Amino acid sequence: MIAQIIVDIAAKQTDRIFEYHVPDELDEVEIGSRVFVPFGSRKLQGFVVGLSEKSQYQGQLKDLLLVVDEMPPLTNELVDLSKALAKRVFSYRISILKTMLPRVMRANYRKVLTPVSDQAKALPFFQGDPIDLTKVTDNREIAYIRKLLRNDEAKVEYIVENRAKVKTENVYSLPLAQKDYLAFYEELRSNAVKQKQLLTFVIQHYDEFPLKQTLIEKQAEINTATLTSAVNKGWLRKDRAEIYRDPLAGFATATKNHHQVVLNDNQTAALAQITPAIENKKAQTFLLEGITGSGKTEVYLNAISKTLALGKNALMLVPEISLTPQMVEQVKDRFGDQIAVLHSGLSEGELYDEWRRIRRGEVRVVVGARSAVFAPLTNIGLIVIDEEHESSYKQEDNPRYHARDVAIWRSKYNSCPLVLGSATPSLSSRARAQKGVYQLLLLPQRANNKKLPEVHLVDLKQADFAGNQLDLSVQLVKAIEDRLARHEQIILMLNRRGFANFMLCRECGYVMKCPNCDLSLTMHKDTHQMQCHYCGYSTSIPRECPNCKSSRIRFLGTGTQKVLEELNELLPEAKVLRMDVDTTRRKGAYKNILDAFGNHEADILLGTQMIAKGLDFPNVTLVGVVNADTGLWVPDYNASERTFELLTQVAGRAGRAEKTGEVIIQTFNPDHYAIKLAKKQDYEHFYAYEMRVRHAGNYPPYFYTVLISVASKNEQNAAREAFRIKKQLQSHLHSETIILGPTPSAISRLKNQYYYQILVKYKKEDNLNNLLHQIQDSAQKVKKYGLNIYIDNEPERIM
DNA sequence: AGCACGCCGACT
DNA sequence: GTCGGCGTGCTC
Repeated sequence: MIAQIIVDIAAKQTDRIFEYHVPDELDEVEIGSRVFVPFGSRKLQGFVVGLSEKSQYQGQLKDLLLVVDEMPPLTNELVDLSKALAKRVFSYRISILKTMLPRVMRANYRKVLTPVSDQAKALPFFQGDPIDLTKVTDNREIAYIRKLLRNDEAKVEYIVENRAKVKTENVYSLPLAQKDYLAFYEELRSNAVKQKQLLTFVIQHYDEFPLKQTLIEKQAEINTATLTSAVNKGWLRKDRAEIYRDPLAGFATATKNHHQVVLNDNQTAALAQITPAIENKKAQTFLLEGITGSGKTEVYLNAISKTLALGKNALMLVPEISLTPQMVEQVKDRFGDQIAVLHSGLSEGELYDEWRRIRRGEVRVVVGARSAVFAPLTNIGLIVIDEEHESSYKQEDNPRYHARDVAIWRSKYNSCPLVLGSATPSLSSRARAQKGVYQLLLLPQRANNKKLPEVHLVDLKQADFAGNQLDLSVQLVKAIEDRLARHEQIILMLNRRGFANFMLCRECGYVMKCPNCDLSLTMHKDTHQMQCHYCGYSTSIPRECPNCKSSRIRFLGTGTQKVLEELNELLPEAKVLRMDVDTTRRKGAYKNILDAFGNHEADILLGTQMIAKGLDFPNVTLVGVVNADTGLWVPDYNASERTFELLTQVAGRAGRAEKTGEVIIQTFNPDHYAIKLAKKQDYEHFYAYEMRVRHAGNYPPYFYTVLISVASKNEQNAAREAFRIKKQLQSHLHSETIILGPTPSAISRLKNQYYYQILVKYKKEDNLNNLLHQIQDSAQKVKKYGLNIYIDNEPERIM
């Protein structure tokens, strides 16, 4: 048998199938298997994408070395998907295959020196650990190794390592009959307390064995020593058993009597449209447009229940940011052990175990963030994407896939419906619904019939401020005081972390910038550092201007740390929790903060946009946006869409239960349409208006877009290559196609690389895919001159 | 990607 | 002779 293999080298020349002979002892190999193969003089990991009886290859085929996993990690569906997706996102197939699997399944490669002759084996040089050739730097050592190699006394060995490890635990079983243990008990000395406890436990729980060590120790109140001596006496037999690392261990499991939510008319109507598609296995896409608090989640959960009842499985994607403990708990409460959760908060081991439970068919519902769209779930009957407008569904680095596109592909493959849900759908999805490509389902009312919160704008150009700083208006602070007095809670959003955005010298105008990036450094008061939020560079906070030594330096641009300080000054009695990337970096920190806020251990939750989405705290009656303008004037065609969406989402956090909510938005641009319509929370009017703006500017969804970026340490080289690419494009594309640029990116330098970019906007270009693949091929050639070329199909950001 | 192989100039 | 640097072409 012949296996078709994609090898683990992401390069143009190896982005194709290599064939290998399957030796008889490896006949368990299947499509989707992970294997080790010889490749040139090396050993590599690879994936089987096909099996055949014959090969057209002229040369001598090599043998597969090993089939790594008992069960092939990739399903046939995923193997097919990798092929389709590689074409679409201009990425190598191996890169796609690797992103489909947990990190631990990526191979480690090592090169070690091993002795050949007995004489060499005896050398002191070979007595320690094996010699890792990638770590040898000493020149004398290199010369010595060369000599050994030349004289055939040593050879280079290539090693592939599989990092994926299964966790095991001790398990004890009973080799003897129950009456034997009774006899042992009788014979024991009266003061052998621990042994008596063990035997009592064994006799009582005889039928439940084999049992795990931790369980026996806990329930019989004994320790490992007692167990070990019992094994030595032949009472117990010890084995290792595989166990899963359970990320949901801390969560309540399915409560059978979870409160049965009664759907309102709108929810029922939406579900009535989705259900037939599930039953009839129709690959149809629905856009569920429901205002915040309209109960979209209940519709999803009901649809999933229907899917499970039909014997099918379900996949649900949620943004990383809203994969909150609250949300996980809600789903776990409903579906119990049948669910698996995949997200970045899991350790590598936990992720691997959750993934394996899915692959083995032990779960029926998968909930996860972007990469969960590649979950090896089979028999899929429904796919849900919550908050489908979220830009985090697009991966920003290679492979630049959009989870929504992948979900559409899988929906077709599995002949099952896809439900996209949002209060503020992406313009492109909403436009497709308009055209009838997707079916639009509306939830125009909040589930509990509460009105949407009232939204007030505060014009920062003419506001009165509380305290000495120009950050918190009197109106906002009054409203906060009012809620504090009523023991209600407040969410405050400021989309900027750190203390101050930049340092400015009043004397010479100097702004402190990152030495590697074209970005100002942010002042972090808690760590006493100036930090670059892009590359992580940090340095101490200056006391004087580094340029002119003046002491008249100011830290401007308010961040969450500074507002926290101001709140503590203005409202010393209020307890404030700060939530941003800096306070949630530790594992579990996210859950801890939200739990504390949920238990009313704090009055105010202050955070960046991570608090805008999905949170549901019934006692929150006021939402304040400290500065609505941070994202409004970025040079991106979808800046308005993002601002509208963010404000609408955060406004939706207020007044979700009985109490009425209020929202106060502070802005310098109270007349901007995105902000005015966010005040009214009027998505449909925003959609109509923004579509006209896009039409006038020839932007998506009226045009398709591709962004080509050229990066280099040398600015001229980047520019020159970008102009060359533009010429190449111009000569092959239609005249109606718009080619913008090359222009330096908005942040022209990042991590010491200068970026130039070209934006192609087109309606129909049969030639483009081909052309872009050519550009991708040429990218490999110019790489050695320090030029990097990136192609982003349908970019979310074009800065 | 990373390795072998071949060519070339330089050095004890 | 031997070593290191670099360009080229190949890997089932």
